[in-house]
Amino acid sequence: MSGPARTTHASTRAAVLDLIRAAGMISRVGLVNASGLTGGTISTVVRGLIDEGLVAETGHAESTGGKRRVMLQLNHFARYAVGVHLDDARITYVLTNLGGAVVARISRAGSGPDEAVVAKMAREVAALIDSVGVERDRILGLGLVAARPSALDEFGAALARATGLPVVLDNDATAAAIGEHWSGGVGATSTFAALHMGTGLGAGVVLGGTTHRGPSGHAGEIGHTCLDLDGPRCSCGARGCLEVLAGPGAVVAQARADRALSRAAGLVGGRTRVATPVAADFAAISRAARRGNARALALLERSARYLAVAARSLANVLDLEVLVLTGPSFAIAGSVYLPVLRAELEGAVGAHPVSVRLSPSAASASAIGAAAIVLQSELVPRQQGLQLPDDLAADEPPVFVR
Amino acid sequence: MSGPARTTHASTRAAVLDLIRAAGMISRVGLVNASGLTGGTISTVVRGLIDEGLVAETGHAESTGGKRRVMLQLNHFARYAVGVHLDDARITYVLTNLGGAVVARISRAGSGPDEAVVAKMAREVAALIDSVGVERDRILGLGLVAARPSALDEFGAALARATGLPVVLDNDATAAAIGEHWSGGVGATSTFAALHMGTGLGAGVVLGGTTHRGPSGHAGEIGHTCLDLDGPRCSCGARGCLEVLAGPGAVVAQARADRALSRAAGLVGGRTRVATPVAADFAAISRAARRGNARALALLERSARYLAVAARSLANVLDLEVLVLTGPSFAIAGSVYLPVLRAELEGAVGAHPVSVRLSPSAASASAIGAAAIVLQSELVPRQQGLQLPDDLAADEPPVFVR
DNA sequence: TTTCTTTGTTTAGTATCTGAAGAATCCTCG
DNA sequence: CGAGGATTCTTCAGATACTAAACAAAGAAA
Repeated sequence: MSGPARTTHASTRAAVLDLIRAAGMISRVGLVNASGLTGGTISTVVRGLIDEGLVAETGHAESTGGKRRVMLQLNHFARYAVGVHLDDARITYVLTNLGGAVVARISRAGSGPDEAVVAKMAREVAALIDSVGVERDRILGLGLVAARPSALDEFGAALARATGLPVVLDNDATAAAIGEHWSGGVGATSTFAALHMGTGLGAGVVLGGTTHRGPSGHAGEIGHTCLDLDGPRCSCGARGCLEVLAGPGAVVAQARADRALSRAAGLVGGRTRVATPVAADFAAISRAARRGNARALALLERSARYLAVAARSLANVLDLEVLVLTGPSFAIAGSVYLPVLRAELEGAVGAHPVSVRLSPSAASASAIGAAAIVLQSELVPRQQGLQLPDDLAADEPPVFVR
Repeated sequence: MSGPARTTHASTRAAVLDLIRAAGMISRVGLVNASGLTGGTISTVVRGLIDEGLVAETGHAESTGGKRRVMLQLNHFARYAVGVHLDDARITYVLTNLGGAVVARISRAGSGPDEAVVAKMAREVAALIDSVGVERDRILGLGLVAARPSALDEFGAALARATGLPVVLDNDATAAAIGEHWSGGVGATSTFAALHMGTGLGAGVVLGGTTHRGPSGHAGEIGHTCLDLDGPRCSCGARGCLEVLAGPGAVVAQARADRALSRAAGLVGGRTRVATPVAADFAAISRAARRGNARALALLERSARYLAVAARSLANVLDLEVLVLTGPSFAIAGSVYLPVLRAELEGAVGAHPVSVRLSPSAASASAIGAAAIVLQSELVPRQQGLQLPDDLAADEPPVFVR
């Protein structure tokens, strides 16, 4: 008597592949234990993955008394993905391999979505790919992320036509979280958030290994967490939002208001407020703080304290295990923020300590994450089982008779 | 050529059953559309469910030009579940049917988990079941919920022995959320939170139809959301936590400090602070507010405003669609809290308005939810696909050779 | 060498899905 | 009213992807 089948072919393959990715290196026996499948199934599935070139055998483990285990690893250079991050005034392109490692990178000043920009971006992508000489059919797709991906629908379609690559869109903070999840050696069922600070503030949320985007795709909007009922008014209409108190925009505004600091840090915002990007001035403030400017440091530490409190509330509500700091602003000022957040979160947070880390690739985390989304969607399509749409009765005749 | 198998028998059965539950009433064709399965599969699965007595055919829909669809519904009285809520000084027992509707209810004053209590509780459960004359083999199990379920492990095991029913444990706020999800006609993939206020404050979180408990089971701890960096110190060590500012304990403490209000509301806490349960005094304050006592009303409204702000932050971060207010405290004071929360959340929260509702069965929501957890775990076992443990390498030989 | 342990593969069997054909039911229109 | 069409539901053969268990291979122990 055989038991019931557990899953479909596609999702079994995906699950095994994801186990290999998450483990980094694992044997067939390890896969049997981790997956609950039998040796026979693992044998067949792994052979398929090896035939496709996605997985390779790489040496042996030490014997435990019998035959040595053959270790398996992702074949990192079997497939590639392109990640593109549209920031306020900058476009970052990365080409990553299966492991999420960057093999090529371009960063250009550039404006937002625009018809003329599509052709230029397609050329940049082509240049990116040509620079390392990867064949086109090894590239799984292109991930395009921004703070507001909802406005990018037709732009993404145009880019897909221009590049000939399948395009997936997403939020930049969510992308950063998926990037950490994919390449950061995070376990398959981990629960964590990626705090992303660029020009704005956002969080990508991964719960039990599954990305939570929310029904309208706005999950992770940590910027409007309220920290002071009587605080300054925010653009959202409320008061005391994290963004107004501690976001990069707020830090820069506070610095610009401080004549001495503006001069010391070399801010230009005092004069041409609109033209100067927030990112540039935030970087200048961070450099000043690192040079020992006390007022710059105080400003950043104040921001860090607010952020730490909001992060603690978030960690409490979601029961997070890990918090990762990513994005260009943390890439620059992480050394100031990290200890403050650690003190708040790794300390006495009741029963569940949260480990706080700075992303090793914070500066281009979103672009890397964009590529990781492609890898995930192509290689580990979420086994959604059955679709359970909300509008069940939509195709039902409306009238009930007896 | 047939496509790949999609799921296992068990999970297909569960998914179909859950679709029928969520839809309330649906035809086989409706199930085909909603599930993505073929007509043949649905036919077989549904026949099995009917044979088990779980589902019944109930009349026909109007014709759309051909044969009329036979409508299917859960057979609500095919199975039952017991739900038990251990509160501070009160134990609530409910017996619900498959639809989550209460068919019997008992509430007793009673202390916490204790050896002697087990026998008494088993008798109460037996009385509950006997009062409606349900056969034992139709009862799927017993859900036992409390604010701190982690301390209930052996107690639950003892109760399982004493009652002969399988026992599942959970958090009371999570239970309340699942109860709303099960019986509240909420869609299968809904994203919402149940704010639960009893003696303490908690939230049950359901994201995309899946309950989020968190890796350590502490998800939903909204009580330590920080709303004021310089606020009063909380037992958790931080300052300005929601619980200290607006929890029922805080409201009661503030009322007890107000001599005039204490007298008007009939609080006894002023004298015997420890012996008087918070719940009783909170109820007294609510009654006073309803009678028109301005100071009581002001106290509750202050609490509501804090809670509303914390709820808005939560809704923002999780992208909630619905917020349900449950628990005994909301059952009493919901009329004060609901409009305040509505104003904060249904108003201008950017792009995603959150609908705020008061649970129709707020007073015993946790007990009902406890029963719903049994229904869910027995009838819709979460198709977890493959187990993906975090400690993959644990059983791997530690040394890598070549 | 022989024997044991552990790892990985092959094979036969089976559960569960799909596709397609067929049966049943109801409406419409001459 | 009865034929034809539309829709719903069932049946059944076939395909797939799993399990169990026997088998083969590789190394350790003795």
